[in-house]
Formats: sequence, structure tokens, C-alpha cells
Amino acid sequence: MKPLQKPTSRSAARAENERLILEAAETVFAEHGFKGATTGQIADRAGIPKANLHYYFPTKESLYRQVVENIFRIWLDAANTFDDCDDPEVALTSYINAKMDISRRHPMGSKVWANEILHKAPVIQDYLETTLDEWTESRIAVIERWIAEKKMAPVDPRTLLYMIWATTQHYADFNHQIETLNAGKPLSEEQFETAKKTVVGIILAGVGIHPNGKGAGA
Amino acid sequence: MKPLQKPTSRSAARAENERLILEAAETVFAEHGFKGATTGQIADRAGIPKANLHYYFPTKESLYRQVVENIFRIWLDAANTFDDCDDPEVALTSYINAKMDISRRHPMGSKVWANEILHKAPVIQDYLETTLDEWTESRIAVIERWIAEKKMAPVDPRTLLYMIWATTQHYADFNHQIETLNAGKPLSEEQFETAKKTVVGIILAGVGIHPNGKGAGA
DNA sequence: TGAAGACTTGACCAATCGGTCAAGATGAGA
DNA sequence: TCTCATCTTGACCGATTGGTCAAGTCTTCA
Repeated sequence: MKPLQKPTSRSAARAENERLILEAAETVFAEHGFKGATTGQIADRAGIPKANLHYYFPTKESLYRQVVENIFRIWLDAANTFDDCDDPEVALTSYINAKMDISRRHPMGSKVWANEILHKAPVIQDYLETTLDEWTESRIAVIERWIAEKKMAPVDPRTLLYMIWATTQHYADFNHQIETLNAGKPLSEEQFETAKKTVVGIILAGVGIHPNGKGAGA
Repeated sequence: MKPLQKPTSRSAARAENERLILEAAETVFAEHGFKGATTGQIADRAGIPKANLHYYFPTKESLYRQVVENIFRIWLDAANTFDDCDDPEVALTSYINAKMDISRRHPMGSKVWANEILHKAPVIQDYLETTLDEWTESRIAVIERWIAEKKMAPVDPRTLLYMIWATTQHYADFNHQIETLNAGKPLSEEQFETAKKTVVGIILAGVGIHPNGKGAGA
């Protein structure tokens, strides 16, 4: 058996440094974009010299790619809540809530993603074409089945998904605008809960699901 | 009376050059962000030498500011369609349609705006705090009155506006993602019309307005 | 304990980019 | 036609920045 390492051993220090760098990088890339961010800025924020950052991540691009891959993993976790239940009311509610919570807790990740798409996805194009496309098509099929089973009104499934993505991510990507329109202050927990309930309410009613009533509207 | 100038006169050439530069700048700023865009790139796209660009716009920032102000003017025009009619069904429908059409026809402008907010609005913060804030508050008041008059269901007006902004702008800002998920092809006119109708339908039903029925749900 | 590898870091370099400049071309008015 | 202001442009400059390097320091393990 190999001996246990002290918490400050080589490998632990390495893991800790990589974590610090990735955390700093996520914020700096989110707020300045890939081009606007400098490795010096990221190193400063991580509290290490720039040369040391380049020891762990040889190029700015490799660091960026790692950040984007982490974000994509978080996104995929939330995507699974869509399948919590086969009832559209429960599935849509938990999916919207999960995405809203991610925007609240990981706004920087969402901003990096938005930047990527805005700049035509130079790094994540392959994810869009494979994982994201497959996920989207399979969920469209689920929604079409719900519609056929009269569990919800006949709406275009693709547009519904885009509305959910757009709205939930808006609370991260456009957070600065939302704060400015909220007297310059971040949304309180209460305000954010109101937003979540309102989004869920409008989407559910919008697709003809009325929690207190029965099925779909005509 | 001043003599008419030939079409290729000084002032006409100046106006034409400024238009070319602004058009090129909008696209390049949209796709690369402020930092990512280079004046050389913009000049190339406008078909003039870089030094000439700096003759018309002394600094990159002054050019950027002009682009953003043009975009804001277009945005304000669309905002007025909100007041076409005091009936929420008509007002919301025409506002959503106007914003969707802008995303379709001026996607670059929307992307520049998104970039600005993502980067904490270094150039347009004053617009957010004055014009946008006033517009938003006044429309929230209108929506609250509609709710009090039972013309629509009691939803949080702010969240409703954010959903409309997020969704309509998504079709410009995330156009690359939408294209990728559409087999790499731009949305056809027919697909885009479907999207518009679906968004209007979900929002109207979401706030309890049923065009074929009467007023609001409880 | 000492050798070898892993990590740290200040100094440095080449490339890029925003902006300048001076010399010339062009058009309008007298 | 002459003059002057406007416009055009290639060459250039200083600042920034991604990335390198060599000279160290620290851990680990035989």
C-alpha cells in the first residue's frame, strides 16, 4: 500500500493550484471574453506569478478549453433533471428551477458559454454538434409525445426549449442589466424566488398546464 | 441658395465612408467583442486603409460608442410598439413581433448589446440607468394596471419583460447555436414565423390571455 | 543525506495593435 | 489656373501581452 500524503503534499498542492487558477480564469474570461482576458490578470487573481500559471496551463487556449469543459459538465447535470419524471408539469418545473439555480450560483460559467456562442463557438463547436444536438433532439421527441398524449398544448418544442434556455440564462448573462434596473442592487433571495415562480408559472400556463386544473387547453 | 453637389462630392463621400465603416464595425465588434476587434480588421472589411479609418473616427472607442448609440436608437423604436394599443393582447403581440424582427434583421446590433452587458456595460451604463430604467418602470406600471383591470393574470411584470427580452434576443445572440441545432442551416422564413407565433402564443397563454376566449385566468 | 525530479519566479522576447505623422492626391471656390 | 482645405496612405512607434528561459527552491525517496 502506498503511504498517505500530507495535505500539503505535491499532488494536493498541484490540485489546489489548478483549482485556484481555473476559478480565477472562469471569472476573468466571463467578464472580459477570451481576447480581453490576459494571463497576467488571471494569475494575479489566483495569487501566483504569470510564469507559474503557464507551468500548469501551457497556453491561454488550453486553460480556456478546460474552463469551458467544466461548464459544460455542470450544464449536463442540470439537463438530467428534465428526466426526473415523465409528467410534463414536474419535468418542466424541475428543469427550469435547476437552470435558474445554476444561473444564480454559477453566473460566470453561463457568461463564458454566452461569449463562446456570440463568437461562433471557436472552442466548443464539436459539443454543439454532438452532445447538445443529441440531447435536444431526444427532448424534442419527449415533448412531442406529451403533446400527442394531450398532456400539454401543441406548441413547437424547439421554440419552447429555446425560451427556457434564453430566460434562465438571461438571469446570469444579463445580471448586470438586471441589477442596474433593481436600483443597482443584486436580486434578493426573495426577488429571485419570485422570478423562478413567475417563469415556471408563465411557461406552464403557456403550454396549457394548469396545476390546479386538469390537462391541456385546446 | 447653395448649389447642389454632385453625388460624389466631398460631403457625400464622407457620409458614404462613415456608413461603410460603421457597418463593418458593427459586424466585427459583434463577432469579436470590443477587445477582440482590431481597427485593422474593421478597416479591411470597410475596404479602406487603417489610417483612413482613424481619420474619420479618431479612436477605437469613439467608433464603438457610435455603433452602440445607433443600436440603442433602433431598440427604442421597437420599444414604442409596446404602446400601439392599450389592450395587452395587441400590445404584447406587436412588441414581441417587433423584437423578433429586429433580432432577425439586426442580429449584429443585438450581439454588440449583449457583449456590452456581459462586460458590465463600460460604455452604455448611463443609458441603462436613465432611458432604459425609465422605459422599464413605466411599462411595469402599465402591466400592473392591466392586472388590476383583470385584463391578464397576476404575474410579476418585471419577470415578464425579462422573459420577452431574453427570448427575442436569444434568436440574435445565440443564432450560431440555433443554426447548429438546425443542421447547420439558418432558420427558414417559415421556421422563423413558427418561432414568432410560438413565442407569442406561449407568452399570451402564460399571462392568461386566450385570444379566442375572454379575459384572464384566476 | 543526497540526488533527481517537481515546482517557482523575475527577467526577457517577439508579435500584435492602437494610434501618429508627414508627404502627397484630390476637389471646391475664386 | 491657382490656392487652400480636405482627404488618403504607407511607414512608423510605444505599449501591451502570450509565452520562454534559466536560475533557483522545495519534496520525495532510495
